[in-house]
Amino acid sequence: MSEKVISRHRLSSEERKASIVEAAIRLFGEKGFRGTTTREIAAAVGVSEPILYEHFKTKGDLYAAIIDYSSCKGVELLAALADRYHDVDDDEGFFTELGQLILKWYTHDSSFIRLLLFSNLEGHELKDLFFERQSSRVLDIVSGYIERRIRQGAMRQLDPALAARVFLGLVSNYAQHAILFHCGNLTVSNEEIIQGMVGIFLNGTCIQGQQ
Amino acid sequence: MSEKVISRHRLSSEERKASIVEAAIRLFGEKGFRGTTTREIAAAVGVSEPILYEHFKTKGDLYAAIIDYSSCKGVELLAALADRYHDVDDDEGFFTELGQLILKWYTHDSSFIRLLLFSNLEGHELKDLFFERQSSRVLDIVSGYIERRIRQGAMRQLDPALAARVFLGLVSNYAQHAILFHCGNLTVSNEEIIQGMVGIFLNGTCIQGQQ
DNA sequence: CGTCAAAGTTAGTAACTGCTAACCTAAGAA
DNA sequence: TTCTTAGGTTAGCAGTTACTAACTTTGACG
Repeated sequence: MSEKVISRHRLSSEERKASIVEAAIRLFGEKGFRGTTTREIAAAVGVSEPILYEHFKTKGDLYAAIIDYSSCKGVELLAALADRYHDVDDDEGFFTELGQLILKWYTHDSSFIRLLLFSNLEGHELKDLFFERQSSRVLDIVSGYIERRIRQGAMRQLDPALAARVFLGLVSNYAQHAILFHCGNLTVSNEEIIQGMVGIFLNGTCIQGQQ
Repeated sequence: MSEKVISRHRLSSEERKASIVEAAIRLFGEKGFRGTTTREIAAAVGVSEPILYEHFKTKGDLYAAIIDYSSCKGVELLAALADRYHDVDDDEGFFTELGQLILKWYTHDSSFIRLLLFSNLEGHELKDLFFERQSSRVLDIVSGYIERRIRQGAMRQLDPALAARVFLGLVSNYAQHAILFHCGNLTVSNEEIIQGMVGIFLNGTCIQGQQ
């Protein structure tokens, strides 16, 4: 009814719930599910532990809620990108932007991606929820672009799904090591890396004419 | 001195130590460092907990010993492969065998690789030990092969380290999803996948002459 | 003002975890 | 047989963890 005037110390249920999820994403991403205690989460939020259990029945429920909450922002950005290139024949532009998009996602949502990796490793029951709901859509969009380019005769006759996986895997693997694990032993900028990967993906490594 | 005749229930120190390491690799790989208890390890070995502490001062020491123990078998196999192709000009053969080698490693040592991933995510202090001691050697060997092929004019003028990373990342990413995470939503055999990836890596996705 | 629902706290509990002190027992050497 | 050594066990401590019962405080509203 009336607009909610909330004091500095008492948040509404929804606001508190959001603040818990936010803190939990960061902590679970940093230290994993088992490595993060409910005490830590409560402390990070700035409340006492029982507050968590007012919003989430168990620690596992909070974990599940986070994966459920997973914003489709990334997929939407990708869909927009594919839309922009719907009738543009610029493969280098498309794949460069795609690579940059993925790197940006890894940089911006690194906590959440770490959390996803954790849930895969820890065999959490929700591990497929995200990958089968988001990842497959990403694959479909990129496959769709490649399929069109093959139909237009601009790309070789190859399995579009495989090609999409190749490019996505390429960038993801780099992002995983460089951004998530901080193992970037290459002293080159991200832009140059992307450019190099797009170049290899589009042109191949062999001199034209050979095999 | 005399040949060791060990009863069924009393193993020698070395044998016991090895059996502990073996069980720990599996358990740490399944549930991570924090997710595995010393009780579980002891139970898996079939002894009581204090036995673990007779061989390893702390749980962390056991973890470190495992990474230290990390057989260089994989790198040696790769070195042998590179040696075999030292004066053979068969890129398709080399990269196909390389890809198969990596897949085999992921299949055979999946517990250990999961453990490595865990130690990266959990930020274990030993996370770099392996990647900077083994992974860099792998990269060097593959880079070396590519560099030679560029010098011979068989491959484009590109950064050998980048190209090596591209191929290794490609196969690793696939192996990670298909073997470690069981997310193989492609209904194709490993051989066909490798063949496809090698094909794209070597030939590129674009029609020759374009761009 | 008084009321009442909801946001918040304190102070735990039962179970678990890394680790250890104290003890036991099999088997080769004397 | 007896001594000795090393592989092995039982029982439990001190600290942590997920979770909860019982209580207090805040603030919108009649």
